[in-house]
Amino acid sequence: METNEYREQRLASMQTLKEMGYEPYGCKYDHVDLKVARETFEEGRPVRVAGRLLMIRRMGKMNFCTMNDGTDRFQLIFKRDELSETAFAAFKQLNLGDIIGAEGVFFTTQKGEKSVVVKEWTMLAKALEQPPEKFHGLADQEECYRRRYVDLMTNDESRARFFTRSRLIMEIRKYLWDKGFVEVETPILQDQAGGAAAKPFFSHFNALDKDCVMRIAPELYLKRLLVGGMNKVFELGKDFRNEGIDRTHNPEFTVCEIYEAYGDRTSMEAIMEGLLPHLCDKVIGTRKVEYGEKKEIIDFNPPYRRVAYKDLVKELMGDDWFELDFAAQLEKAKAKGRETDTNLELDGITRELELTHEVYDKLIEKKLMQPTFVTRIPHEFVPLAKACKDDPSLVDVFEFVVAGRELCPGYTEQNDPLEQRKALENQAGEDTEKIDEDFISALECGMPPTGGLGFGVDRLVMFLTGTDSIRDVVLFPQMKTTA
RNA sequence: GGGAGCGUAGCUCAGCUGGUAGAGCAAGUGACUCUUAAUCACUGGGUCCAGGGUUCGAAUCCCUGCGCUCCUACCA
Repeated sequence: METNEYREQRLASMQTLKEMGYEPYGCKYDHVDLKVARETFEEGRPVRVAGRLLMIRRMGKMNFCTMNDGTDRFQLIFKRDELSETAFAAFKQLNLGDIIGAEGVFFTTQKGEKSVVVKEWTMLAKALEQPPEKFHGLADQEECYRRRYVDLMTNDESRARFFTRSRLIMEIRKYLWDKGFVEVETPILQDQAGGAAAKPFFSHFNALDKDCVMRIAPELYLKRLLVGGMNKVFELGKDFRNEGIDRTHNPEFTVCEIYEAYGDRTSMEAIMEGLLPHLCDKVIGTRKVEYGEKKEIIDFNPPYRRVAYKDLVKELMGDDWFELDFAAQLEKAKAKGRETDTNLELDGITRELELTHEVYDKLIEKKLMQPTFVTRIPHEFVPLAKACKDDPSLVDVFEFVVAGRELCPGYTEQNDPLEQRKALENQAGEDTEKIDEDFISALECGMPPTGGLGFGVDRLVMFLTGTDSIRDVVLFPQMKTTA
């Protein structure tokens, strides 16, 4: 057990409190939230509050405390005149971080601070650990992630961000329910990982003595539901991808996948154009959100720009880009790279398609600040998607780009079982056992033409709260174990 | 995966070209009945991330490991 002077002192003060009749760990305490207390403040009215002591300003016979209960901060006053002898003496045993309940009356100080003058108080929980510094709070990022409870109790912005996250998730559900979508749950433990290209986490099912994986996407199960006649469904839950951790990736992350039968890619565009303003209005309070270090304004007012992939390329590289021969394109790309001081990775690129995509990735997508649907994407980049009717070299999908990053793809889903099998076989290569035969079988029962969409909830929260790191919007991000 | 930076008191951080460790907050004692990052006086508090090396001497220089951050690459 870790021991230090603070712990020793607090254990001692706990003992003293016990002797004075103050049980250090109390019980249910009727009270009002400090936020409510502030809103309903009325001079002289009795009130009961409860929370953690953030600051104590001792002045002898009149003492001021700042209490925080997670909803607000509020000042308590402990005056000798107003308290019993025991209650006043016991007050001296309180430490920062202790949780108490206090009963008293509303009072405004000479400086105009709304306060509660305490008449009686009780211990609810003694803190044995010293809380972080009152002014800076807990600033060490690693400690904030590993000991989120300390971060939350001291950093108001952090706590507020997680309340915002929670409300965003509720409003996503509300919006979709209002549009007639039904929320469903599909298996997280699966025999094989499908619906995306990612390495899964492996587990073992003891009773059946078989290995299983944790899902990398719910897609293939949701489509089975469309076959079954659940026409408008969504699932909001976790995916698990056995890959690295960085500023935008946590191995377990929250996704929202949405499918609409008898729809297509454009139905999904309509959903994003409805959902994002809804979230802005209900939760954020503005449709113009600041993002990134440059505080660029992202305007979520619809409609959003729709532009074909090739048109975007032509905008930057010239109308004749697709008529040039490869050597000329290469020269032009290099020149553009120098011009914009961008490091293009051109080694090993031998085909026009690859070169164009490198240009798109490095020079175009990153510059798309405002919400944009990039449509009609080359088939090769999205091999499982359904082709455009008028051009089989393109697929009928969009990539929804915000602030230079892809927020989500949307699809006109492939419902031709023969084409789907061909594409899956192509992707699996020799590893044919990875094909989900039951899924193909479901498609063979007939799946209506469908629009589908899946977005990362964590990343959406990042965009809407102007947060740079996924770890700041996930309560308990994955961390390496310390020795 | 590659590169850079960081790790010092409970917390936030200083610590130069190597000479046995510093501040503020917090804590203890005392003063103070309108403070609000209260103020004032005194006092205590350290595995300088871990392990090795160089040196008479290492928080400081070198190597290895661990963790975090940033950049970059990969990955939807």
